[in-house]
Amino acid sequence: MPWKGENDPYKIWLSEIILQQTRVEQGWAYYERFIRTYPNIHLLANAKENEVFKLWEGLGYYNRCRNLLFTAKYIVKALNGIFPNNYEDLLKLKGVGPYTAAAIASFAYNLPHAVVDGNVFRVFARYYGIHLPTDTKEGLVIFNKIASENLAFKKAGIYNQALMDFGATVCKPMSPLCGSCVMQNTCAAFAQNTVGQLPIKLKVIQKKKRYFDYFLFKLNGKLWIQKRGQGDIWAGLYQFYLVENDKIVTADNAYYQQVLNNQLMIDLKEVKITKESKIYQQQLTHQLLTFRFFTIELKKMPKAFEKGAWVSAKNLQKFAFPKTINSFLNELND
DNA sequence: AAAGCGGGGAT
DNA sequence: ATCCCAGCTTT
Repeated sequence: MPWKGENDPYKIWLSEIILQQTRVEQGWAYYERFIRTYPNIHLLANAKENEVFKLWEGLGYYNRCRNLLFTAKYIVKALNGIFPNNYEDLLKLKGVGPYTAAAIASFAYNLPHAVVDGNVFRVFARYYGIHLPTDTKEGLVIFNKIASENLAFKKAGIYNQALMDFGATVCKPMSPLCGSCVMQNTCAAFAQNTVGQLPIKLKVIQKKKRYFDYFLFKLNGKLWIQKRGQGDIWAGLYQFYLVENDKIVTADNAYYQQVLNNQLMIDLKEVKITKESKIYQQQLTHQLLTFRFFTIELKKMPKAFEKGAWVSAKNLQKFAFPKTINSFLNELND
């Protein structure tokens, strides 16, 4: 892996935050851009939030980005720029949980803390034939215990990395390479032919369907955008005026009347509705989103748009948007 | 303890 | 389609 031998806690922290629930192949280019843009924690701490989000754009789980910036500021201001150097203090950082604290502690300081991530659950579940679910408290306690017992105390950093490498390249979720695995002789799951069933997860996520109609309000060549708040998907990203419905609504005059006139006090005679886009869909882990985009050309400033910002088409690219909004914008420009 | 949070790649 | 990814925070 590219970061082997790295012991700068800032770089390790940054890479671990980026790689939470994210494949190395997907996250690595982001890591390199972050390091190039913010080579040290002071530069990151002093960065503008919108710039950091723009750099994170497309990577998902945007609260990681928010916490990243918060923690950088915290370390610079409250800790004089000195990175915490032990597990307990690392764990106190926003966005740093048990896995990331163990990773930083062992990679940067070679402290004896075992990482427990998706790879580790899988390797140990199979090797020891553990059928306890990994996503229950009981299972978590057992897997943490096993991980600690197996840890090479004096070589924690390299051991942790080797274990995860093994999980990522040999003991893979699908089509593991049991045939060439050096652990085959002593692997419980291999002996019992249960490799394909392990590890066991209980949670079944059911997808919620949501319908987003975005209205692009245009005035004097500028578009109205708004920052999404906390408590929903895409917190901290920008969007256009959003109307969410629980089903597809026919885009007729009555709908425009309701949205533009009833909600926003805009006279329908004062606007030109130029486009209703095709339907876009986006699959999240827990939601299925359906989008439509409408472009509304205004003649005067509606009162409802005092909050938010009017930006030129050119300046749109300075703001971070959800993937589908960017897809729509890119197709507009084609 | 359970739910919520993105986007991409492999199967 | 389904699974899962070098998980964490909030409720």
